[in-house]
Amino acid sequence: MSMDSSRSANSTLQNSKRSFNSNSSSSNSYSKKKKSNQKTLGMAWGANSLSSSRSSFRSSPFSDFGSYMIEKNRKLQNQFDAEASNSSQADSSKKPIFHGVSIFVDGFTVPSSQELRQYMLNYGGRFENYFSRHRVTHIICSNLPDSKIKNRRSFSGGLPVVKPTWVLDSVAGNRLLSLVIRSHPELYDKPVAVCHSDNPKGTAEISSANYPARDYGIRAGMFVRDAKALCPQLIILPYNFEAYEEVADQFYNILHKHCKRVQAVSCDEAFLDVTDLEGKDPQLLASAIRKEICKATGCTASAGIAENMLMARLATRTAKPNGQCYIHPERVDEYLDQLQIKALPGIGHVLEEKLKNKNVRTCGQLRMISKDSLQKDFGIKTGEMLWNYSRGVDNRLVGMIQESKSVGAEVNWGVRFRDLQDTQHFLLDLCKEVSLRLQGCGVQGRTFTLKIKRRRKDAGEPVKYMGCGDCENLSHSTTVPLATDDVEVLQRITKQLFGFFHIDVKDIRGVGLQVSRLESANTARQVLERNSMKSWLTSASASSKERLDINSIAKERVGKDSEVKSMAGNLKSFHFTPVENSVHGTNNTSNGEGCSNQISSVPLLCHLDMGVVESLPSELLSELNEIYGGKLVDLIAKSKGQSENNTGYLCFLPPEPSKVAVEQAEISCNSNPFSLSGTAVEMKDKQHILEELQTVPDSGAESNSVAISIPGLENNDLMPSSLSQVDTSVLQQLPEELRADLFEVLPAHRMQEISALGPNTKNVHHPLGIKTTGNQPGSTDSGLSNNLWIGNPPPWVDKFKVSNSLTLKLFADMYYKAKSAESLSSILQCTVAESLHPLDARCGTWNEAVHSFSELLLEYIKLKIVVDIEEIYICFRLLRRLSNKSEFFLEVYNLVFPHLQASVDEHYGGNLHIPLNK
DNA sequence: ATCCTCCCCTAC
DNA sequence: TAAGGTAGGGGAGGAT
Repeated sequence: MSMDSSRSANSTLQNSKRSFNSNSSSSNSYSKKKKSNQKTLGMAWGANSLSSSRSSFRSSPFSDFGSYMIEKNRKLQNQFDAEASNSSQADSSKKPIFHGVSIFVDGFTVPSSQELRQYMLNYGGRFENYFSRHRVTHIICSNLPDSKIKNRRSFSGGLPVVKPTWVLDSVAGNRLLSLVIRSHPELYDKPVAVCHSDNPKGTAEISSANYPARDYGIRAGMFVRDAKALCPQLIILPYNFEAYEEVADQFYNILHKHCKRVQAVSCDEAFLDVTDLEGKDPQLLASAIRKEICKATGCTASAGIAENMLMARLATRTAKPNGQCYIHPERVDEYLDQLQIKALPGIGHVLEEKLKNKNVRTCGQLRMISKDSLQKDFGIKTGEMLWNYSRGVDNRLVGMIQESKSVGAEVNWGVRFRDLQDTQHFLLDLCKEVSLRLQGCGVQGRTFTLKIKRRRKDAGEPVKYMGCGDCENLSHSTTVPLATDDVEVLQRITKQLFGFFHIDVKDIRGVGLQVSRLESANTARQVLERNSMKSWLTSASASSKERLDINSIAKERVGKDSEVKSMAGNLKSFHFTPVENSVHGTNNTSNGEGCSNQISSVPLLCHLDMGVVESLPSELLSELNEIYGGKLVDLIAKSKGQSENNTGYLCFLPPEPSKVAVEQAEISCNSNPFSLSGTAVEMKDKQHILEELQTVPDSGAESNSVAISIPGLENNDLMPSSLSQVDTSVLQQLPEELRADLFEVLPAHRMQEISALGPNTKNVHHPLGIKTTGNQPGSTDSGLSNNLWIGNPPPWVDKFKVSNSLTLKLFADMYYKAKSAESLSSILQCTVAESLHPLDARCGTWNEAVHSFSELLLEYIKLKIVVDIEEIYICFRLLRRLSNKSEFFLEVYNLVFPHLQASVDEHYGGNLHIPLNK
């Protein structure tokens, strides 16, 4: 909707509860926390219920967080017990009314958690510093909307969630005053402050003060004692959270009654687009609304009216308290001319400072700078914003409710780690928390960002106790192909991300984990359900004597006698893979793509028929494994009782915690790309080769380059692939309607690719004529393509021996020389040691030889890509080194490398970085 | 050129 | 006792 009408008007309404709130940037923690909650409240009343349920988690505290300091907790408990016994001895008049009660205080409450703790101390209850389902009997929450309390309940396993007044009521009975200011009209013009305690000691902190009180210099965060020194007649009122919620509710009800386009800013602040309300004078409307708010809630409200959101908001500044202000379009310049730039939304202290350095303090001065200049100094968007705002131009529209783009949690206070284990424990808990928030918001994410605050080199202990002090902010992120909210996946990712910091854990002062590129978990589940994953898995398990015939599944699904094996290998494309939307850089969540790592949406592990599972093609198996959070391979290993035969799948296992420590130490001194990839299997040969690769003089360049890129390999324990990597040749074989369905969700660049395919160009991906099949070692139905590597010697050796190419001959010889003829890397390793014949230059058989060798490589890639990506990696490092010495290998390398990347991308959703060998 | 990652700035 | 956390958005610069 256009905002260009001259008659258009927006009004910003604010009720008088604002007047209880400090606008100062006080450091009072409660005040700040309260604002945060208010935002939650405000959002919660928005039109979009999804949005509200999400936002209710924004200030979700760490329910089970902090358990990383068990020792500290124990200490605190002991301290509490000691104090409690002293307290009861000192004052026998206090009855143990809280006997058997153990409270956990949810975040920053009022009364403060310490006050509540004191009540527990005095009246026979217990106080838990950290949430525990076993110990906690009551959760205390302050100032929460219903939605959040509901969520809290769902987190708490049914524990009662009560408000702090429950404690106060219990203690003080009806001695506790239940009044708020709105029910006391006589107090309107008196200085009033809200505070949980009017204790004569006056050590309680003021939460907020009304305007008359502020006139005395009273601010949020002040001690009551100091406030009373400024204003002896100050009236202290207790909180009444129910009333606040009620007011906010009424406030929004009234706004919605008068206007359809309401954009909530906070619980007491909103924008209204009244453009369409023709015939109504915005000023009269604002006046009517304010009156109605006052009548319904007893609170005053302020309104700013102007032709756009920027000016309406600025007008509200003038209107407060309890007034309204209309800025006529013709008076905008006048209004802005002397306005301090800091008053503009979007200008914080940094921008203010930068502009001050240019001698710009007012909007009038800002207007003197050209748009070009501003954009040059502050960037395109920010520059334009400054240019527009200084002129009162604002093109934003009212009522755009955005979906959450990220969910996360961070802790920047009280973070001190003794050792790596301590840190890992913390990260684990952080993942739990973030996972809960994701699930609570009904979303799953693909991009994970780990933020760490590191103490600056020469920074000592911060002035503030346990604060973060002077820190530098570091962050690493990774994007995985599959959106997830699974705690175990989060933990693996976080562990890997943490490894990239190479940080002394003692320097860590803050940690945060943020998840973005969100997709709706519901959508993901629906896709999974729709694809009958659940039904066919459970039905398979129901008849355990029947082995699931993957062919029949494929046939049933495809309904055509296409190459079944190939189909099975690509079955995931229909079951699990999300659409890759990064092509357009957008995150469309509404087109039904996505998949789920949610164990809840598939049969329980114990319901799976292991016989069936084991018979699945490797690719399908690895996907299933990921759906079950990596537990499937464990189960298979157990069922087989011989885990060493499953090295390929064991690569999907997370490293053991103790191993991580060692491995992280490793990665900090070399670039072993697999030290964090979750390999739990000893592979001495490869290790040996890798070590050689990293120590030989001619690869010195590697020492300071991390050899492998995320997200491909590091996340090889994540479910790979996406629709963007669908084998288009397979798509061509699908029935028309199924293909049409898939086309709808296929990224554009793949669409073009497919449409470019003729009906007879099945193998366009493999110009060397090798088909994509789901290979598995020991697979009984090894096609022709596998023959090159089967036998002793395998066929390729004899083929190369009789070749005209000296290089191929040499390579065939190396087969016998190699330590392990089974592995290509071993053979390549031997080849590296040989002096290659420079005369093996281009001759008649050159192309044929290159082709033969490339074919061998491609075959090997297919053979190993799923089960032994390390081997592939080593081979290509060796190849790359060979390519420095030999034109032949250079050509082979260049020819095969794109196929390697395509294959890695298909299976792991990323790229393999082969370091340059000098 | 465009995307991605890391980082900073801002609001509440 | 002390103690900020959550999220959106933009910009720089490297990667592709």
